[in-house]
Amino acid sequence: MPAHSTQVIDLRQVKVACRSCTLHELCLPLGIEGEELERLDRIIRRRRPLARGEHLFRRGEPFRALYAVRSGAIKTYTLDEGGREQVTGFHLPGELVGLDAIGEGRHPLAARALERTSVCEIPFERLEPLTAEIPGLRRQLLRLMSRELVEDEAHLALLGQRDAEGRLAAFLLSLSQRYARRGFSACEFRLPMSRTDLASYLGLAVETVSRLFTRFQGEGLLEAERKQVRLRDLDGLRALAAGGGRASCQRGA
Amino acid sequence: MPAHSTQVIDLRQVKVACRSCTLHELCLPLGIEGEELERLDRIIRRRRPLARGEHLFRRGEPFRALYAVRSGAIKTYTLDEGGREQVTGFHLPGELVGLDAIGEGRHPLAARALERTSVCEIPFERLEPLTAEIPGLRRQLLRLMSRELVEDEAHLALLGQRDAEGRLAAFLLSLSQRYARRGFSACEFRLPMSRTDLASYLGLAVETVSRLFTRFQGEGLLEAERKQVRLRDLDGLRALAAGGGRASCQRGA
DNA sequence: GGCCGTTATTGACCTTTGTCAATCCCCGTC
DNA sequence: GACGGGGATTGACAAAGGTCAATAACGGCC
Repeated sequence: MPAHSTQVIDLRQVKVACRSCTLHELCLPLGIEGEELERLDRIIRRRRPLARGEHLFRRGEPFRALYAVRSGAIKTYTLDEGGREQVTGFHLPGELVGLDAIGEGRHPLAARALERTSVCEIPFERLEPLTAEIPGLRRQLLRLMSRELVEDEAHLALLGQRDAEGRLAAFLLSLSQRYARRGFSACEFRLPMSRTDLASYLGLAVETVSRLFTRFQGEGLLEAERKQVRLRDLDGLRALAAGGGRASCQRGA
Repeated sequence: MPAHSTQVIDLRQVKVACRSCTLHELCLPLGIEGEELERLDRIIRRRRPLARGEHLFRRGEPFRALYAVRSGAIKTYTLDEGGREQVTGFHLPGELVGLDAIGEGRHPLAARALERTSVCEIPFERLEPLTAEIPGLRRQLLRLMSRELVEDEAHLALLGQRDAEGRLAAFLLSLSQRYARRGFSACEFRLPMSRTDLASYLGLAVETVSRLFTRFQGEGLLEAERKQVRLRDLDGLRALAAGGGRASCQRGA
């Protein structure tokens, strides 16, 4: 630990326990308390915050721990042979990162901070046995993994059948909900990711995303000033997110 | 073969235990044995096979059990307000279906059989407590969920950055691998899904998929006779799956 | 507080892929 | 063995959105 001030910050963070964490209700310790919470707390490490752009882990690295985002935001992405980047997810405070590495013991994706971000590190080797003894913890871990599956499925549906408008609208609405759950405004927030990352996530070209923001603004759906966004017409956005899209109506076998 | 022989098969299936199941190595009981395997076996029910097109569960239904595919194939899909269907996954023998319902206690997707399909039903209420006592089972359940996350991520990358050619090529290759793992030929197999389902899964129009098959055949990459497929040039397909696509090379923050 | 590289926006153009429509061909059924 | 219907294929056309290119606006950073 270098300088002075970082040390102070670190000490503070070390003291913060799940018990007093405002993300309690979103995160792993949901539904457990007392002595059990204490045991979980004991294995969790608070790390030095990540700077913007810093990697939490890279693709292929051995899996050691899960990470819970405390503040800031993380993106996960793959990098194929050609160096093309595909963003697969954004992780906000209270969300877990790294669950997809349990299966093979390696991280199939890289994760890096979109802005200054602090995370709790939960060594899996110590968490796993704990789940045997704490039913609430076990269930919560399964629940969180399952929810991530649901999120990925929603993302798939978005890429599979929405047109560009619908994708951006659906994304903004879901982000709005996620912020609202955390007690922030549902209508006004700051996008933590670049247009490039957003475009990759939505399966579009950067230029298309940019044009869409301009168009939405012109139609009075929102106001966007760089990364700061204010949603003005939620119903209008919902209409775009739901209707419009392409794809067929047939029902298969 | 109707009447007689199917009945014989059914009776056989009822008797089949995890112990003697050829999918042992892919499925839930991997890595557990003896008395523990017995306990798992006791809670698993073998159901009457599903007919082609029959639902295993529908969207929104309460979550009761996980299902392991024994033979046949299952597709999972959402149906949005407009009745548009988005296929999110195909499940082959040895794979689990329903993991995404653990989180909210309801199935976020519908699941239906693509062909005559038999499944093992694993009531979650009985499975969950068992994971407390059987570490191998607990780990395997986490591993399978994690692997499904990885699959979804691969699917996302496919929809996000491949062009139509690349999507179909990547899909065929991954299907080939999945069959190979099950001991079937990696080069010749029967697609269990309709072109419509495949198109939906790949985020393309049916016509595009159809044209791609024709084109691939013309280029000597494969031979396709309706649902029967023979891959003729794996490297050629790999080249298409890897290269070509669209999307940028930029690296975000 | 000015400079520079990065990120976002805008415009012009063109390719890929979706849409519509017609036909074909399995496959199961009667 | 003929019939019917859904799935698959093919063609013509249109349009959404990608690509290329130029410019503008930030946001760090000395």
